[in-house]
Amino acid sequence: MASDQLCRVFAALADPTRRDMVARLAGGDATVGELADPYDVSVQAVSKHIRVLTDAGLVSQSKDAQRRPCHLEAEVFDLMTRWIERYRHQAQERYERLDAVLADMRGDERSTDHHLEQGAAS
Amino acid sequence: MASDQLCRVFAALADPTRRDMVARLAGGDATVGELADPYDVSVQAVSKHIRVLTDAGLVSQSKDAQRRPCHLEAEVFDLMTRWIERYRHQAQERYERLDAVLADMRGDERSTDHHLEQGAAS
DNA sequence: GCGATCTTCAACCAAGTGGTTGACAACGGT
DNA sequence: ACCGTTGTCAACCACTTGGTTGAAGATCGC
Repeated sequence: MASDQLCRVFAALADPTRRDMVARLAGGDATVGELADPYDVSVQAVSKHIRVLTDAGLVSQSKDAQRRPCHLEAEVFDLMTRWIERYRHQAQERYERLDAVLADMRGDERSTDHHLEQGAAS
Repeated sequence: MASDQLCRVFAALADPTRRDMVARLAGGDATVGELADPYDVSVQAVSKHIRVLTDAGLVSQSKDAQRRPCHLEAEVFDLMTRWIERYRHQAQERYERLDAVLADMRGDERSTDHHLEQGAAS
């Protein structure tokens, strides 16, 4: 399963500096030094952040002399979006079902013919 | 900005146990004990996980005697999705623009009339 | 070749995290 | 009124993490 990658991706994006770097890379590739510039931390710290992002599959690096241009890998976003949407929809459907039941109860008040029983956890 | 909440949400979902609990809650509310059941960790550990999820705004708890039924709060998902989609689209547009430029270069090879310059980071 | 530039590796540190156990608070059932 | 159930609080522990500094790799310009 890709659970491991989901862990790394979510963990990577849990840090505001790394989210900021992703935002920046969405606008175009950038070298480590360029990425480090706006923050008042050491270049080494930024290098470590990039490592985390690449391990998560969010960023790839190429070679240009001494530079290591960083490149945003957009596919991984889909992995997250898919995970999120799955459970968002599931929860949403549950509400709609509940709404239907409530509407049923309102409109069908004097009939005791309740046809329920589908939600439930395991 | 809601950056702080984004941190908490991403951090919360970086843990596989917590993601699993969210998945479970998407199928319906559950008490702390019910949530703890499938895992071989202490109830206290699960209680702490739920705390993290509620702090992130992903889960809310109500009162039913001694029980504390947990309820998934789906709105927060939108916060994440919005963040993700923003940069995914931005990156995607950049590629399309690049493709256009490449196509232009291929089709319009001998013309030196390059109309570029728009990307750039801030 | 040599120094300058860009980046990573290594060791370290303070703070945070996921787990444990033990105590305790709150509530229902009998 | 008491006991069992349910959940949280508190203190602790091993491990991870984001940061530091210092040294070492690569690679270009001269």
